[in-house]
Amino acid sequence: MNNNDVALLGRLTRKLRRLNDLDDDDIAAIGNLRLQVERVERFRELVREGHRPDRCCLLLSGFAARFKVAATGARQIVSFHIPGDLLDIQHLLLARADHSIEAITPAKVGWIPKADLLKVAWARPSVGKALWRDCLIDGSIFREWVLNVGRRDATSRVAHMLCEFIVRCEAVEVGRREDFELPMTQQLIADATGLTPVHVNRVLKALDNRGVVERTRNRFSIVDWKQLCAIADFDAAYLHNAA
Amino acid sequence: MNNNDVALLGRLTRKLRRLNDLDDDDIAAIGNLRLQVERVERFRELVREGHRPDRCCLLLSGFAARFKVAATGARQIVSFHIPGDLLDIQHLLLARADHSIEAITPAKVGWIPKADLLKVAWARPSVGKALWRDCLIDGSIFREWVLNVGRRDATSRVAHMLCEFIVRCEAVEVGRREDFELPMTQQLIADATGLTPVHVNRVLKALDNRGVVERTRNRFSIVDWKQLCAIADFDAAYLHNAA
DNA sequence: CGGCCAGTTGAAGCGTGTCAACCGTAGTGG
DNA sequence: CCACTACGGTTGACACGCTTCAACTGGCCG
Repeated sequence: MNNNDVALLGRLTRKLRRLNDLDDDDIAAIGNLRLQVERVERFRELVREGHRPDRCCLLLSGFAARFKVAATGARQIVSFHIPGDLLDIQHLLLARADHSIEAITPAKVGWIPKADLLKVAWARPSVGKALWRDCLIDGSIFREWVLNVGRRDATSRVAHMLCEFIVRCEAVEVGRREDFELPMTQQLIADATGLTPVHVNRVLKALDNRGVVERTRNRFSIVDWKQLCAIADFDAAYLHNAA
Repeated sequence: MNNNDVALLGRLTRKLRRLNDLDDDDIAAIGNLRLQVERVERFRELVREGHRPDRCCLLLSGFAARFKVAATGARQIVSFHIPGDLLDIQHLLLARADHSIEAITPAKVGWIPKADLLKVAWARPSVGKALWRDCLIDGSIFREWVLNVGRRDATSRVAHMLCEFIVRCEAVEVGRREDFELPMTQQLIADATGLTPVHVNRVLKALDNRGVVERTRNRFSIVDWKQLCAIADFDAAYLHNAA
């Protein structure tokens, strides 16, 4: 381990400390994890459905999405990921990947051997708890997404996705709601909300016209956060203070 | 603990053994859990969103559903549960319930103090792994549901829900696909698939007419399992051999 | 300059929702 | 034992939100 690794693992440490109290030994154990850093271009597949990963992917910078594909070829994004996220903790205990993950922007990732992470999880219960808790919050977010695509109309769906994404980004200090750089295309928003890109476009335009958001080239800002939350039916409780 | 408790905890033991190898001490630790048995009528709420449960609910017989409610009042079921399921393991590490759970049939449940279960999880790593793994499979099922309600048409959605439910029931020997007693109404199927009861009715009728399923009063049988799976785009891999 | 990608817009179609009525069965009480 | 009720299921007519298809724009990059 060198000093550079420590800096890189800092993102992970900060995330886990938000999930559970950690003492110095816990933090040291995380700092001792081996990390193989890699820069990847946009749309690089990080995990492929059906494969059996033997390492976990820590997202150091950039954004990623997990998705599944229906028999018709339609794609459904089931979650977006932001810097500091461990993209596939589930593979610590599940052999086969049940979905794929790809970078949606150029990104820097760190690969951690699965066995190392498992060892730390059981040797340092506080770290284990933090990791387990992370999985549970993941689950809570999926439940909210089932509700989102199952029962909300297009406008609420898109608004909800934006609220969640921005709140989580602010928690790790990647962007601010008043002046945001949305890392995803309308196509990706469509994949996440179960809509078509055409309709996402119309929804965004309507939110813009209503003065809720403002879009200029490359920038995206929430003009009226309260109203966006109301439209979205967004209540951050399901994030369990992880954000 | 009396012999009766051992018999009741047998369902839990069998489930956890499917999730991870357990030795005799692990099984004894599970057998020593205190269990407060309760019979509940249909539609009894077992967990309420916003509450902070201090015990976990083991479903001994009957069926249950987890759900969330949108601001419009629309309800979305996010999972069904069958005998042997621990309904709210997530509350081991998340204080606040982010969704509600209710019995959808008369049921027998066993309440286990949260602290006891947590203690066993850390004292007996194999048990802890089994519980953690259970949470991860839960998550995998949610992901599949996001895809289901997000990207499949009404017929596939309903068919998929049926496939999953029946496969899981068969794994715990509750019913067989050739002659099944569906424990849920069309209203509940609608709540789970993001459809209206009226449309669920039309879909089921169409599946019946096509000779894929057969419905008589109280009974429900899959006539052509292969075709149902094809219509459903169902591949059990996401259940990770838990079923 | 040319090509590509993301975004934008309009017109038409369709899958599912909505509304409303009706049926059959089981349960309840007189 | 029958009237009454409640509930789950069934059906038809119509409405509408979103999809589909297709064309076009603007910016970026080779």
